[in-house]
Amino acid sequence: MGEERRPTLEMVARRAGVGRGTVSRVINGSSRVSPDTREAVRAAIAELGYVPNRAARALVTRRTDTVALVVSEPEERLFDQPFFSGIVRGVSAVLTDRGLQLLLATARTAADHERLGDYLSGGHVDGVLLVSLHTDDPLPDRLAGAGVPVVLGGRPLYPPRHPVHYVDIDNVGGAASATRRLIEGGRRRIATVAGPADMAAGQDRLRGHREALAEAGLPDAPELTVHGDFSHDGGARAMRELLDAAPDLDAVFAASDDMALGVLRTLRESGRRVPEDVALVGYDDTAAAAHTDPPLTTVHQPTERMGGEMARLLADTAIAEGPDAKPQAVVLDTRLVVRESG
Amino acid sequence: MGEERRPTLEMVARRAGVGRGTVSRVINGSSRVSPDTREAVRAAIAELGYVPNRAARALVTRRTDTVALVVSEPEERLFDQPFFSGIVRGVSAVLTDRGLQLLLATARTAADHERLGDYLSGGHVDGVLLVSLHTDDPLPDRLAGAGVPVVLGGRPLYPPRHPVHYVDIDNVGGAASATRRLIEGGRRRIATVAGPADMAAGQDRLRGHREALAEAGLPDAPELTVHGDFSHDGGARAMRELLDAAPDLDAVFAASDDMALGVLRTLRESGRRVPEDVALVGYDDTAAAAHTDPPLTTVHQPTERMGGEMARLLADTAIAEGPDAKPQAVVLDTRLVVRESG
DNA sequence: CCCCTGTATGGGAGCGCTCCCACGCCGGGG
DNA sequence: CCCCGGCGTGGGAGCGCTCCCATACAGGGG
Repeated sequence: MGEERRPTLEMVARRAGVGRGTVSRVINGSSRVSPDTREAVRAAIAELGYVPNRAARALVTRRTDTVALVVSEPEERLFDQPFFSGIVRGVSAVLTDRGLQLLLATARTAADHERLGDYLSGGHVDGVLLVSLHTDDPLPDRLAGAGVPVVLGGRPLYPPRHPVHYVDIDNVGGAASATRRLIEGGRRRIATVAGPADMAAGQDRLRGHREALAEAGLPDAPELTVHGDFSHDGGARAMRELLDAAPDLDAVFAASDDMALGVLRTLRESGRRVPEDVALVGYDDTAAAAHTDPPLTTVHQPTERMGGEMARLLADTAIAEGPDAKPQAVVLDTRLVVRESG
Repeated sequence: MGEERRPTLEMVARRAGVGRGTVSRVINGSSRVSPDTREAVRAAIAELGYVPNRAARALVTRRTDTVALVVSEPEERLFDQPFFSGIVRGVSAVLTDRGLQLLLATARTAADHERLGDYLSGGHVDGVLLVSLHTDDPLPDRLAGAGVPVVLGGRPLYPPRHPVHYVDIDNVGGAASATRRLIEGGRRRIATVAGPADMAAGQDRLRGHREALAEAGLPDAPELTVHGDFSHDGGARAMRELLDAAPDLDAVFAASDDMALGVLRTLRESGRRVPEDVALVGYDDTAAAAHTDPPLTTVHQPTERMGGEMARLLADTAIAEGPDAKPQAVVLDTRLVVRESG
């Protein structure tokens, strides 16, 4: 029942014996205020426990100081992965730093998606971070078209109608480094369990793999490439196909650690030793990778930095400079984590 | 630059040839409006692409329609776990349904924590969902003290000064079912790798384990209990201790799947077969559990439902009824997932 | 000694909405 | 036929803030 109201700027002003404008100036540090006045206002704020009302401020400034992180991938696929958690961590840190809030939005059904689009175009957020790994997501274009500042996590799969800022991880380079490692280990019949062809990450990792092969003058035999769905079981299945088509393979590059685990299982079931008979390199550097038997050599992705860069790009460029800012692409490097599997 | 302003309620009113009040009534469906008028207003809204301004509404209603999800655990520990992702999913779904927004807040440093407390007490959100697994977190009491509606995920470890709503998963029952399974399998020297003693989940799972033991008339030998930190390596370490102190044990209940993986590794290193020599049951039902060798018997937690219940409790009780609502506790059941390890 | 410039400050206007009071109109009962 | 009640509606007030114009005062130059 207390029903006591929070103190307002007006009350602070009266208490400090100044005008509202002055208090506002002190809070926003904008224009010059004499030291004495400033102190008096500060004291009044402290005594009253005053906290500015965001809604009131937003109403006049037309800025909400809120940024949405939209995960439009079926979350089942994304949330559990360190990929997502790293991004949240990085985003969160930078945003906090800038005094911005993080609104987390997920859309499962198409209706959700529709509503989310309306909402985000409605001016309720200052900008949107979009982690949308699939090609057919209409949200980026829709938001960009509505003039909402957007930064993508991961490169756009097709050239979008409205050019956008994005932050990506160098999947091509990362995959190349994985395959190169296999080549340097003396392997010659190197297979790959690639990711889904409709995801940029899947495409790029396959390309990196092929580049490394070409670099070494190794043929890119079609029977040595199978597509998986980034899952454990998908990896196991793909490996079985691979083994059927090319029983003499001596190495595998799996485009995700989850798939690598499936590969490992199938390999073991087939009686092959890792890395003696078949060397294996994964991708993602998940927690599990360090604990497999043998421990998995894999490619580490700077997910937290990715989140940080996304937030930075959004706040400092997309929002600050508006729709006329030149679209920027930030691409982050990976790091090969050498363990025992390959 | 376009700089075109979004349509306002006033513009809708003019276009529909009615007063602002009427438009507001149509939007909020509150009071009665004649069908004709309603249709006219709807049409005007559609034509203009009008979206209500949340800030303006919040200013007058003093509600923000925003709920914060606070993860005050070091995220390293929490984010990667399906536990967290399930909660987010459940929370998100219910909130969307209620027209509420999800503000995700994480606090790493003590300063963050302090600031977060100020922020959340400042009336910027209508309520707070708190997933804070540690005992020494001052946030719940602080917020409850400030009159902010709060729902905890996980039971409060100590009786809080301000009684709070919470949603918990039946850790005691879940652990008991795990240990009971071991007992029914004919095991008699059943060890446990317990969780941290300063977490409610850790305590409760240990208690459940002991209850099952007592139920079966089995002694609770001190050398059969070791505490781990919920991590893989922690589990491996704990298992080594256990093996030193009680080499004759014939079963292990690990209070988390991550720890169970470590246990599994140590067991294999010691030359013991699972489940022939030592049966093993884990807890959490992580993705990895299905793919270990042998596949891990474990306890599934309804994390998504937990998130949903938290959101529901917050929206329908804590916020709706205010601080005088009788504190409610919702406890959800677990499900034993029987695979091959025990 | 006055004017002009610049700095510090007060406070009106107004952001877009909801709340609520007041008003017009209708029909039924007296 | 008049009055009263109630429904449907219009619009003033005001939420708490920022913006900006106006004002006040202090100095320095003419």
